[in-house]
Amino acid sequence: MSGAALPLAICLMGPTASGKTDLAIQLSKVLPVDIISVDSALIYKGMDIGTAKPSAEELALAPHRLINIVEPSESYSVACFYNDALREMREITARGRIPLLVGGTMMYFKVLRDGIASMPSADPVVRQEINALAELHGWPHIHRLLAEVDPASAERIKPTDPQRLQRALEVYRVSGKTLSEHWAIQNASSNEKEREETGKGGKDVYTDSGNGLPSVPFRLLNFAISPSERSVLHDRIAQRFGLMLNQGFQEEVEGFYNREDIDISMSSMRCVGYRQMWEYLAGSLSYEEMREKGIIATRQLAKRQLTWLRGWEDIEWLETGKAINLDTVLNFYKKAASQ
RNA sequence: GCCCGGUUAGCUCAGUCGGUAGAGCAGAGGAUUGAAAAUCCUCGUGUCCUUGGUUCGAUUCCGAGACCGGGCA
Repeated sequence: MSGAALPLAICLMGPTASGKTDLAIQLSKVLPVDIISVDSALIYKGMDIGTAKPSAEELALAPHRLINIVEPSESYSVACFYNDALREMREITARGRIPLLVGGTMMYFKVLRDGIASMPSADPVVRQEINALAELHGWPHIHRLLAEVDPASAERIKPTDPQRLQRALEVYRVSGKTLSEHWAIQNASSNEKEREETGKGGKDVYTDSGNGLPSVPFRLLNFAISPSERSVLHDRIAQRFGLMLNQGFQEEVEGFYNREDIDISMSSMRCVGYRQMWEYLAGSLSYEEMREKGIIATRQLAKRQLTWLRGWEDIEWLETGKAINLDTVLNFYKKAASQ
């Protein structure tokens, strides 16, 4: 095991409205940490109120990296995040400080932990072709097409899951290799890497050269924060959504609604809250319906985040709002650092 | 006060030609490899308002009452 040689990084995960930012800022006062946001919504410029982005004052106190890095009209991906996050983590440790990864996008945390296969990135033209086919013959037909070239993936992906069907067929059409094959290459090479790494590998395995990206070269200390009572989280969510509305969330979305380069099909506008506000602006929801559906969508998001967290290995749970959280994290960090 | 309609799952409602009932939403659990705040899968026993009657059997039919709408006074 070469684990002890790896630098430490702290991961602070949790569902939306669980108090991650507050705790991160407290931590920044007692540990030499630099914060990296792990959040697929905070990346967007101008999406501030509806994403509960840390305020200007909070950011002045504790700068967050990887927020406001793309326009809502642009696309981003988990692979982009891997590269961005690894770059920032290295930069932080090079300066003798500790990366503190804070956020609720669990798939982003997952690729840091597990790495990701090397695959072609999204191809708008191919996606459009597949969409057209699906519109004509239905998604079950796409599922059949996939089954012909990649039976293993077709087995795994439901005929009712448009997004994954589209991606699986896209990967094959763009690269000529199936999703399953890409995964197999990743698995084969990750075994080699573990052996190489104990020595001093020549080239940088963290730059994708076709074999996939391995786990990030850090020891990740995992913390999850959440109220233990679901109803408490639900209350916090409802309260915070109301606050967003009072803070001018509608005006924020109106700005995007009126922009020529942004539409409702984009990932940014499919974010919780933004989608419902957009529908209200378009006249398909009443104000009250928008409010209710926005809160419901947020609750459902929190539930999915908790599903990830429940199965997470080596995780230390913290209770939202408890004063001891700071000490818990501190103690775990000190113990890990001394090993 | 009278007339009409309603009262069924947390909510909105369907239904049972009399054999104790089911959708949508909500909620819960799960999955998750370049859109992931996305996308998808699974899960439905509830005094069928109360009470009398008819009936082998009533949530269902009949009577009375309660409550909620609307109309007439």
